Amino acid sequence: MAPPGKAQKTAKKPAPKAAKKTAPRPGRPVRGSATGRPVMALIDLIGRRWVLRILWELRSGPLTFRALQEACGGISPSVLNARLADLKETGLLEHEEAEGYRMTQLGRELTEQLTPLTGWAERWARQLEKMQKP
Amino acid sequence: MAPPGKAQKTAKKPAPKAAKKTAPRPGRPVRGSATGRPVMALIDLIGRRWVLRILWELRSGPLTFRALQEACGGISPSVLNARLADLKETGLLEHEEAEGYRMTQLGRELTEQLTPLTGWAERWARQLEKMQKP
DNA sequence: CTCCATTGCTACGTTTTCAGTAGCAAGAGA
DNA sequence: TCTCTTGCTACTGAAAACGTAGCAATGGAG
Repeated sequence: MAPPGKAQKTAKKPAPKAAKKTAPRPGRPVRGSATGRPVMALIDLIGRRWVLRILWELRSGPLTFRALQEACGGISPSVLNARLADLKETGLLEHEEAEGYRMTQLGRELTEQLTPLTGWAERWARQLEKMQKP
Repeated sequence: MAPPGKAQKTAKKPAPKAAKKTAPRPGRPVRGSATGRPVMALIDLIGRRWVLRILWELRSGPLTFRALQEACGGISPSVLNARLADLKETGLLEHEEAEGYRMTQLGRELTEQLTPLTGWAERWARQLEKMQKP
C-alpha cells in the first residue's frame, strides 16, 4: 500500500458536505422515520443525550448557561450549546437577557406531561429491588 | 506527572477498565447525576438513542428482532441488540420464544404514560408552522 | 438428508457524537 | 485598570452509532 511519489501529507476532509446541523422537527424526516410525523420528531429530539435533562433542570425556573451546566453535572459547554440551539430552534425554550434560559409555554406544556414520570420511576425502582433481592 | 526517562513507545490502551456496560437504573449514579434518584436513571435511559423508539414500536404488540429492526427504519443490529439488553436488564421488556420481544407490565405502564405525547407533538407541529409562515 | 429461508444475533471498519479542557470577547462593577 | 461573571467557540481524544457482512441455530420442503 501507500504508493510512492507524492501527495502524502494532506488528507483531512475529503467530504465537503458540511451541511448545517438542524434539530429534528415535525414535518421533516428524522432518524429512522421518513414520514415526518410529529411524534417521531419528538422521539428523535428527546432521544438525544441531555435534551430531557436540560428540560428537567429548567422545570422550576430559568437558569443561566453556567448554572445549567452545573445543574447537569458538568456537561461540556459545546454539547450544552448544541442542545440549547436545538431547543431554541424547535420553540421549546428561549434566552432572556436578564434571567438566562427559560422554557416557552410550549416547553412548559411538554414538561408538565413528563412530570408524572417521577411516580413511574419510583415504582420502577421498587420493582427492580424486589427482582434483585427476593 | 510522567517522569522523564523512558517508556515512550507503547501507548495504546492505558485504560484496561473494560467493564461490562450496564444500563442506567435507579439507585445507581448515572450520567450527570450521582444521587441515584430513579427519575434520573429514567432520564438517562430514555435519553439514549432508540430506546424511546423501540418502546414506541412495541406499543401495539410484540415484534421479532428483525421486525423491530425494520420498524425502526433499519437500525443497525448491534445497536438494537445493545438497547434490547438495556431494556431487558431494567425489566421493561422480555423475550418470548414464540412471539419475540414484548413489553412487561412495567414497560406497558411507562408507554401508557407516554402516549399523550402524541397530542402534544401535534400541537407542537401546528405551533411551529405558525411561527414559520405567519 | 440436502436445500433454503428465517431468526437472532456477532464482528468490524467507518462516521458521528460526546467529553474534557482551554480560552476568548463582552459586560459589569470596584 | 483589574477582576469577575457570562456565554460561548476551538480543539483533541474517547465513546457511541452506523452499515455491511456473515454465522449458528431452527424449521420446514422436497
